Amino acid sequence: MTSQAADGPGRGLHARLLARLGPAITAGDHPPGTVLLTDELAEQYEVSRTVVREAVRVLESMHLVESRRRVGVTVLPTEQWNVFDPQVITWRLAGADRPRQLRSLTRLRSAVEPVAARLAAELATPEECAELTEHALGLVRTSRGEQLENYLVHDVAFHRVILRASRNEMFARLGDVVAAVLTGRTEHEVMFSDPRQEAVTMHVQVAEAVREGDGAGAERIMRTITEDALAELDVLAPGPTAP
Amino acid sequence: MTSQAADGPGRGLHARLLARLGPAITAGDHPPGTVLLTDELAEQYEVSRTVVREAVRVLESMHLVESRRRVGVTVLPTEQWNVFDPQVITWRLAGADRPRQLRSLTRLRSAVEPVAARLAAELATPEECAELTEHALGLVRTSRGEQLENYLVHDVAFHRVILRASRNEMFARLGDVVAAVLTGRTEHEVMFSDPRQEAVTMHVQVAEAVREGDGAGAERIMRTITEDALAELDVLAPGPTAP
DNA sequence: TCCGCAATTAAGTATGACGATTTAATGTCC
DNA sequence: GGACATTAAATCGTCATACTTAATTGCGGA
Repeated sequence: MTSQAADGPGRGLHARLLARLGPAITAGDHPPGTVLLTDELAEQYEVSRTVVREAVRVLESMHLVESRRRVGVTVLPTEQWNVFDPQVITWRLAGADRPRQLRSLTRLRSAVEPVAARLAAELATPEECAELTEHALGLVRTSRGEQLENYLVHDVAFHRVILRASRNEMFARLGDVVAAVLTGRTEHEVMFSDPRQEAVTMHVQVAEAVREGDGAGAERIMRTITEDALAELDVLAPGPTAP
Repeated sequence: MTSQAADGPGRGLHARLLARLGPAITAGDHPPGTVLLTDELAEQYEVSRTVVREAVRVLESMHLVESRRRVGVTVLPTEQWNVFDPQVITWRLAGADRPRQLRSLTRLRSAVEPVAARLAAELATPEECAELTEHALGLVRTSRGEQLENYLVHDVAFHRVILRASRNEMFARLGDVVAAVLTGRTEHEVMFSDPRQEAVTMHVQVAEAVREGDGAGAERIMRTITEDALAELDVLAPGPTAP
């Protein structure tokens, strides 16, 4: 339903080219300042100039490259990259500076999700409250044994509902990002084989708080959850300085 | 230096077409479900199909439209729009549901900026602290009389520095968004002709807190600032339900 | 040395043709 | 008469090519 990792090759030659060029650039192949030439790309990837140009247009809209006459397609410095673009996020999560990316995103979660939880407590519909409870119980059920797959499903769904119930379109749009982070954490990083019971408990508590309209409570608990996720990240991949 | 509203027509026919199509779609002209035809667009805007196709590719990457064979270019439902794309934000801020957009963004600010302020207090360089103080003083200087223009410059710069000093690339990237919100507020909405002295004072306090490494303090004061901005919105444009 | 003009280069635009794919209409068989 | 297969039409997708535009380079003259 909610497209996410379905951003694979996609249909169309240009999409497939994009799926090769984007990761190549974000991975640090073609470092910033590199100049790519349309004709060379066309030859290299065995597609027409038209296709290359369309892919470049998209990269340009992500501020990954800049196309200028008589110069070529220049890779832009990373500070200019539109790091909020889901595609860019996906590419970077799959690439080399994955830890850095994961940290940035988790920090973003720690800022947004508590506020979203508060709003959800004030605005969630009965249906959403039910969904929340359901997924919280799902977490409880799957927190023991080797059910990481199912645990992840409920975890992602839970946070999605929170973000959606906040009735803020920006927050809701972060559902895919959160899903990517949670999925990525389970996939690549060595996650605790047994999800921590404290985390499970807190999810249940958030569901309760939302159901009871306790905004402050929901926010407080969610803040703990996300701060824990941040701390967890430091344990698993201790980096030097990365907020 | 920091491109932002410079996203005007841009160079190239395709960019100019984008600057016309994007706003048209986000403004609700061509409502979701509408089918546009490449050839018609080409004729209507007096450009070649090549140009139309490149513009459509960009709109497609923003999830504003979907292009399918034998169907045409379909406008997607708003829930799928990539509302974090700076271009989309700009278009929507200029369009009809501007109040709604302003509210969403201000809420986002209220979530992110306090956390950014805390991080800034922990990580800001001496240079950044100096910049912060400078702009805070600039706010004090321009808060009286008819100097809204200059006040805005310092306001935008101040928040930009906070976001940048947080050393989080996602946060830093929101600098443009904040700039758009603050600028928009001053431009269109009837802003207080005299910026509130309390706000000015709080900015000075944030600068102090950051300088002294008081993360908790910086976060607390920034939270007040952004919550006030939210309340201000409700006063100026009282909407029914919009987080 | 500096200024300006011309040549060069690569992206930008336009057009025509063909292929691929999806939707719809048609027709056939049961 | 309805279900399914076949055919047809419409539109995007891709390609090749020719031409245009802009920017950089470099040459030559003042």
